[in-house]
Amino acid sequence: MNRQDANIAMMATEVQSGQSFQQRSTQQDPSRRRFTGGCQQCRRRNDCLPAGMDDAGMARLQRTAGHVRPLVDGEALVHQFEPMTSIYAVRSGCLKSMRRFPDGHEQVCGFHMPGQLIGLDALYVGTYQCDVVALDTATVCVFSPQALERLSREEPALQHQLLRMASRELASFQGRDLHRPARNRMAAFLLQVSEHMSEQGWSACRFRLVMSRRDIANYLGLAPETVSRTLRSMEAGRLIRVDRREVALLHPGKLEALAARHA
Amino acid sequence: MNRQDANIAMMATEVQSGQSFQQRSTQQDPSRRRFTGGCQQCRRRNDCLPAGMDDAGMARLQRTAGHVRPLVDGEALVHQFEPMTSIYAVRSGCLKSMRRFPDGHEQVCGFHMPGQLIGLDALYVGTYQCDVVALDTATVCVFSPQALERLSREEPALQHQLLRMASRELASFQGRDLHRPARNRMAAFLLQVSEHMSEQGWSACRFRLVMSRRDIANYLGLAPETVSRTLRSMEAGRLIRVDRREVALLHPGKLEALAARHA
DNA sequence: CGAGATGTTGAGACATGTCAAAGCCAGTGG
DNA sequence: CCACTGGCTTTGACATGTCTCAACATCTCG
Repeated sequence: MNRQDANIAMMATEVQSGQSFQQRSTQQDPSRRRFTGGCQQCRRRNDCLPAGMDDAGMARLQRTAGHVRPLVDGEALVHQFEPMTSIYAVRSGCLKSMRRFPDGHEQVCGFHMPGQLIGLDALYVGTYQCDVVALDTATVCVFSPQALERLSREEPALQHQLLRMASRELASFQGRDLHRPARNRMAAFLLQVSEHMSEQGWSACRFRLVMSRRDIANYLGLAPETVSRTLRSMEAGRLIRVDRREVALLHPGKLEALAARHA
Repeated sequence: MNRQDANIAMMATEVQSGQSFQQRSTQQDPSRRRFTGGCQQCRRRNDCLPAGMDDAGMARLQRTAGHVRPLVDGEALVHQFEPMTSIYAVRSGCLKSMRRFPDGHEQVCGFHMPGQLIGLDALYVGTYQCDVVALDTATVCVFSPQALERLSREEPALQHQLLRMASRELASFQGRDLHRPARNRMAAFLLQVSEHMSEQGWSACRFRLVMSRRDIANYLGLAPETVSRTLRSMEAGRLIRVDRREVALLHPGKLEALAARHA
């Protein structure tokens, strides 16, 4: 359902901008173009970089620093260890970031939903810390970190918002409680997704997971089999309904209790 | 050893500032005073807020935004849920931050060493997300977030450094690999502490843990007993030597292999 | 010296990981 | 249109790392 919506929204963007498909799939030469709708047309403008800025400021933000890049399912946005050149804001779709370790093991460190920044973690070291790949068709806004810093000297709202967004991400990392049983982590995860869905104006109780069980498991520090079993057990307990990747939260209250409580 | 050093340093600060002990223990009326040594005398000036600023800028940072607050062992710096009024930089000593959950359970989310900021995570929501408590005698520099933002509009270096420090913290959160066996987490933790020690000019291979086993366990998502056993087992394997809270890393290389590798 | 916190050690229980097999769906090519 | 392939998901049986509980040791501080 949501997937379809996303596709439709995507197509609309395509048409508006006259962006051709083959151009979109050009991996190493990201299509450089101005904003199509602009921040003012973006659903997430109040939580993303332009938050708190007036129209002139927003226009300036777009003009000086930003353009849009579309991604197809599975396409990589940035690669771990490569020098950081851009900071991205998710505009539509969903991406995952993951670290590769020397022994080949991979760790999913996060899923990025519209209104979130990608690449803040790379600012300090100067190289990207994760691979970031699109989980479905997605669009991101591309910003030059230098231009952002320059602009935020003149636009206090932008400076403020940059820090706020970093802060939000920090807080969400902190909130992840280790040593909690699988059921609780799963509940917390579902609610997290649910929240993002409703923030985007979609149903908070019926949605489609864009990420595979394997990704979810890896993200939560569990085995895929455990995720599967946990979901089934929640379904048996009438907490949720699951069909493939479609999920319905039947009892959000109970889920929240699970997510908050520690046993 | 380190503990004693810290105490000595502390006493020196005391004398310099003429700060009395009873004033120090006044919890709700934090001692407000100017910097004693100033950023230029601070060991961490190159990794902390003043990084990249010239003398004039540093002086300005201190004058407009900062003063020092000493803490005794166990003293609380900030409380979860209370409105955010300040951002702190650790100058000496070590603090832990922890979240309390509705059911009474506590989660240690981090240890703060000199040169790190405290309170960035609170910027977004506006209330502190954690209790922060000193683990030994410590001093922190107190900054007003508004003053910081104002000043960083005129001092690009400060603006840059604020973001860099947030970025560093983000990256370190991301680096924490869930679902790794206890031995590996423990190795990673010891190396993390070791690194902080050497950054402060102390030995990277012999140090005293300021935090209790319980705190370590909680931080790593393990039971205290598991931490105890893991340390003993590492000692048996000639990787480290442990006596109470004194730790010696006998084979840092092998520890790093443990921390990096996934099995 | 005694009391309370902190750390250690052992035995048993349990949740989760591992391994293996089978089901299901989507895309491909005949 | 159908069989085939390959990835993802589910399910079961079993192994095991970690937790829990309880007892004891040790240190700290009054």
